[in-house]
Amino acid sequence: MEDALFDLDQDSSTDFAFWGQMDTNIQFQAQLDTLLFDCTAVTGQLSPWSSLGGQSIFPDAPLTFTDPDSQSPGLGAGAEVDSSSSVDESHETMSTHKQRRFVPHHPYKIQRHAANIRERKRMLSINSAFEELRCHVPTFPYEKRLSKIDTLRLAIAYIALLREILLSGCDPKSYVDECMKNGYKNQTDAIWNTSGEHNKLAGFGSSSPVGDIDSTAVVAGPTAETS
DNA sequence: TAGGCCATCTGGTCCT
DNA sequence: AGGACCAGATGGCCTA
Repeated sequence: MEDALFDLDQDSSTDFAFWGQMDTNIQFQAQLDTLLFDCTAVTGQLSPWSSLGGQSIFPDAPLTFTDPDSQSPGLGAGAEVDSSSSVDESHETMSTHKQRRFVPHHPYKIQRHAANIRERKRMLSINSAFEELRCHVPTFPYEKRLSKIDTLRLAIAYIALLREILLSGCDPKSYVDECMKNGYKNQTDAIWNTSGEHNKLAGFGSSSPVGDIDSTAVVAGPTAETS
């Protein structure tokens, strides 16, 4: 499934300047997705990572297994019990700082650990979807990576804009030019700026943002605030 | 240093 | 019963 999502990414043949610069994490995530899938295929494995034969595919990430009963007190306060339950987390994120450990011995912990893996996998697929959405949402090249919330808001605003352009029946470029002259105000009261200060530059304030729909440009770094 | 963002864990609920 | 989904809690990283 994730593979399908990534395939779609490659299909995006838009002229906009989207957040196309998939950071290096994307490749990593793709790898991780694959890994998680592989792990799922290994039925009966309590720990998917164990199928790696204890060898981390990430050389810099030490794979540590610890007896749950002998956790060091400093480990993952938040996840209490399960600082033990997680697989070597350097597999999951770039955060090398998080060192959680895995070795579920009790049936409950085994189940819990399996659920954790499923949850992680689910979140990965959600993140993949967010990544794909980022690629379809126009931003300025200099804009930093959109956060999840900004991605959603911008998508909402962008869809609203496209819808209005369609309904107007006008040429997109003229429509946007008109908007720029008279000020853009869509029906949904979407506000075109992101939460970040840097994004205030974005939007209809600059030269011909959406106007370049057919050429190159970037639309904005919007935020659809419906409040 | 505070705040934003994010990943992960966890327990509860709903669904198949 | 097991899995999916969800929201709260927690802690790390990054930036202003």
